Amino acid sequence: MPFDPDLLKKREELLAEELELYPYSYDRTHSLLEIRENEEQLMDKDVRVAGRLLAYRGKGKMIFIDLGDLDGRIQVMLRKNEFDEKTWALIRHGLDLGDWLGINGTVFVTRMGELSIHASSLEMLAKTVVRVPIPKSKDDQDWNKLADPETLYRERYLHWTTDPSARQKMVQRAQIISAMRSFLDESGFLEVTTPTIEMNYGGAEARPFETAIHALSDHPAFLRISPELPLKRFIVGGFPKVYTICQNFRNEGIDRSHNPEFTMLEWYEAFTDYNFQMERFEQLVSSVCEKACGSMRVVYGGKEIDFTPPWKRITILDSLKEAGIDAAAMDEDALLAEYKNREIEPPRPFTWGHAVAGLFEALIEHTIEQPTFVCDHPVAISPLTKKKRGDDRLVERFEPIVMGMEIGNAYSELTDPVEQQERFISQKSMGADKDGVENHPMDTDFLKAMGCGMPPTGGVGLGVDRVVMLLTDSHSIREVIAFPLMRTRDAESADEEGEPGEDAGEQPS
RNA sequence: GGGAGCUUAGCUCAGUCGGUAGAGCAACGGCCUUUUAAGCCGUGGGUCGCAGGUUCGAUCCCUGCAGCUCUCACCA
Repeated sequence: MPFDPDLLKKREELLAEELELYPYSYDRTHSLLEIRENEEQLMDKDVRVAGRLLAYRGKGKMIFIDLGDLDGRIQVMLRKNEFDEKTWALIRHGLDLGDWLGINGTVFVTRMGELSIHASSLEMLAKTVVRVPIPKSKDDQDWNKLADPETLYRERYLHWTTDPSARQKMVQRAQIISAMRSFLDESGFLEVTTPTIEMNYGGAEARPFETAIHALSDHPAFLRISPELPLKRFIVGGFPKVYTICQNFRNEGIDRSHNPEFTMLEWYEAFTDYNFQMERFEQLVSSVCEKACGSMRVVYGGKEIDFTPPWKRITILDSLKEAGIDAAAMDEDALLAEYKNREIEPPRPFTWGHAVAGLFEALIEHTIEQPTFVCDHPVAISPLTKKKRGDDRLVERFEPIVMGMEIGNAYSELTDPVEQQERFISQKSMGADKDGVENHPMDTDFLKAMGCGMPPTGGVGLGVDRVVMLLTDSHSIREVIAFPLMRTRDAESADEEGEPGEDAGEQPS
């Protein structure tokens, strides 16, 4: 049972006193921050506030408590001679850290100079029956603050309840997403919705989550790995500027920068290429940063990141050349030798393109800190992209990289339907990857759509969670995803599985 | 999936070179009408992650399992 026996008992006792512990509403006049921000106007005025009980300092016939809400915290003073016996008994014996309280009183400043509310009435808004581990805090210091990362991620409500900065991170995330929307809306984009459940998947190289549709005789279905193909159909259909913000689901590894479910912003803009979109991208991120953080420069892990445009641009081949590998002039055998010399596991399938991409990822990517557009990837790893003007082995593609982390991916989108078909076929002919998974199932309807005529288009994907990480100095994607995927706990799974004989007695007969 | 580490009261952590555990905060009782990590006096609370093994005896040693963290692999 998740409830604390002592608190359950206390709840029963208070209910027996005919106290309302879970009322329907509370008529609040100000948030706690509003009280603090309007101290002078509100001095000696009557206010009604609500908040969670964060501290209790009893001094006999006078008690000080601290109330906290989303972004504020304020002290409340309660005096015995100003309450009836029943309410004072509640105040003395019925309150626990974590309880939600409604306070009516006047604003004043104590002898110690603390802005406070002198309470004339107190109402319970929610009696807690779980021990909420509220830390003690003064200024920026905390004591006994909940620190176990597992609890913080699994029981996020406790994280938010006990740590204002964890709430702030969610607020910032919302501001960042809102700023992204505003930027695109103001640039004339149309926000559209694409399906999460698809009968066919595509638009990225990733393993999908498989499911089945009961209503269609358990026909196999997949969770979206990317909104790319539906968005391109919008372009074909005559919408020149569209975007979506959605969850993508990829059945891959889990680590500091990967959650199986993550938020992606993708936009497609007809009549533009990847050069145009590099500017759009740096404009979007820098303006979002300025809106959400107040500056285009932020500190991440003690280092400053400067998002001010223009960002550095570098091609994959140039970056390898700087590292002493002239990949443009090397064949597959020569590249394989580089892998062996450096004791790097070669990719499979091992083509010139895969080899070049692999060397870049192994040697260069993690060294890039300041915002950089890495451009012109090999054709082999980019089946939906137009070839680079002047070099048939490359495509017009860029990945913005910050602090070693890819925060996006963009193309001059391939628009020749026949070439698109050939790319799909050639990718299939390379066979399964080393996990035995065949990526990119053929989507003939998508080919037909492209066959109906797709104007030149620049397409961009942006990893929302990762941008939020960078802008909030978060070093795990779990810090910026409210409810990250967690493995089932042993005890929980045991409860569900149960021993067949054990709970037989509980079955109604 | 591989490797390393962690898991002791509601919270933060000690500790036992193997003899069934402690502190602070929180809780409970008492005193205190301008305190603020309030203070003072007193009380209760833990099958030391789970399951085995070694041992007269394990929370401490060994093995397995689970979760988490870091790291490598894979990927965005």
